[in-house]
Amino acid sequence: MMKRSNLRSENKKNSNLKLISSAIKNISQKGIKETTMHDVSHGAGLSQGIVNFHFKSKELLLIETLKFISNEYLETFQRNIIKSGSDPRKKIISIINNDFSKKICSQDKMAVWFTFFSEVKFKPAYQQICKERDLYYQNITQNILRELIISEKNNISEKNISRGLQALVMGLWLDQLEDPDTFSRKQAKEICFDYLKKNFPKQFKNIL
Amino acid sequence: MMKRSNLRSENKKNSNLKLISSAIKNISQKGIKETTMHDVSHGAGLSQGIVNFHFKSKELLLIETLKFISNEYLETFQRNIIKSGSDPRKKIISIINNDFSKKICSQDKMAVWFTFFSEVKFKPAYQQICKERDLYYQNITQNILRELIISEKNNISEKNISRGLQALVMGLWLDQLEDPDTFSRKQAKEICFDYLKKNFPKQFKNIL
DNA sequence: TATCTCTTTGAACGCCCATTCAACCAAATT
DNA sequence: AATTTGGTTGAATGGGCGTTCAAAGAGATA
Repeated sequence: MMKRSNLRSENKKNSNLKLISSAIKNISQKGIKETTMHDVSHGAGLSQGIVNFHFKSKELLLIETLKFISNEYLETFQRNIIKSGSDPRKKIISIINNDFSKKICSQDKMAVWFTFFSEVKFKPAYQQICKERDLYYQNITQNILRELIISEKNNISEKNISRGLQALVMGLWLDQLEDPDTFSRKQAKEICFDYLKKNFPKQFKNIL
Repeated sequence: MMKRSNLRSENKKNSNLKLISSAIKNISQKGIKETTMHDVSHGAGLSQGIVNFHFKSKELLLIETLKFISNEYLETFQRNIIKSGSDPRKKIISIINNDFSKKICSQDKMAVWFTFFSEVKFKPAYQQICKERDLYYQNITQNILRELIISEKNNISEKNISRGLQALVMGLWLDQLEDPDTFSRKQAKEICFDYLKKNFPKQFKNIL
């Protein structure tokens, strides 16, 4: 009973993963609607009907794909915060470093994110996934910023600054999409760090 | 010769406008791919084949639609700057007020913008239109910020701050889409004004 | 009024693509 | 080895949608 069928369930997981990866690649190159089931299955080295077998429908494949990149994001997000200890300054810096890391802030990933964002308004399933990720980010970030506000002894609005920072990050992500030639991850980080420096001058004077 | 056919050319313009308006409405409710030619023509009170007559193809209709909202944006943008005189502080404030005005920052318009943004990567025509608008915005904004930097006598990077401000605006626009319930245009403006205050404390101390 | 030109109509066409499914194969179980 | 279970294949199906076009309608022109 312990040892559930082995080779098979692994192969199944492999196939699922290959299909999702293929979906990501295709979506980043063509968008959702131009990506056909054939594209996805053949990109994964499998054949036509397989996506429907594993995911029931195209729509459900897309939802799993969004969940996948969302989880991927949250995992590195969490891992980086834990690694950076208890100093709120280091924590917030690690969040920004993560948001503009090569893995997270790649052109492909950004293309996929914004493809889903653009459908959030009419697809409740997408909205829920995106909102959950956002809430998580907001909670963590807001707590860190609260600590910083207290230490700094200034009276900034906690909500405004956390919302502002998140908007800044998203806006810079969009830049990467719209204008990949002049965008640089280094500059994006600088801009975010400047934002922190201006709001918490005492605490970041000697650290950034 | 002067008086070119009258009723006809006006009706034609009317039809064009009705079709583009219908396209905007439909796209904001369903996205590009779920918006059919039938939806657009019937939304305009006309019949099936008419879009192809006026715009040749669906793709060309979409391009004209994007041009339309882009021009609409730029017109109010320019008008507001002119109205606000020569004080760079007033100019930049008017830009932000415009960006978060009811007309520009409506849920519908935002949905349309982001639908197009998400396809920018694979549609050169969209990219060009978006980039032109961006460049215009950037040029104007950067000049205003340069003036402010000089008056303030601080050594901020002109490029970073203008890119940052634009990203902030876009990020807040996206917020309006993803999270319409908690988004407020008032808060969005506050966040942008805070950004200015922190970067130009002397000049905005008594004005915001 | 008669003719010409431009616009509109909506049925018909054909392509594309998600989905289905019978047949097949390979792994697990007995 | 025989049987059951689960995964894979790829041809066939059917619906949806962009586009076409002949015919009709409405303005302009004479």
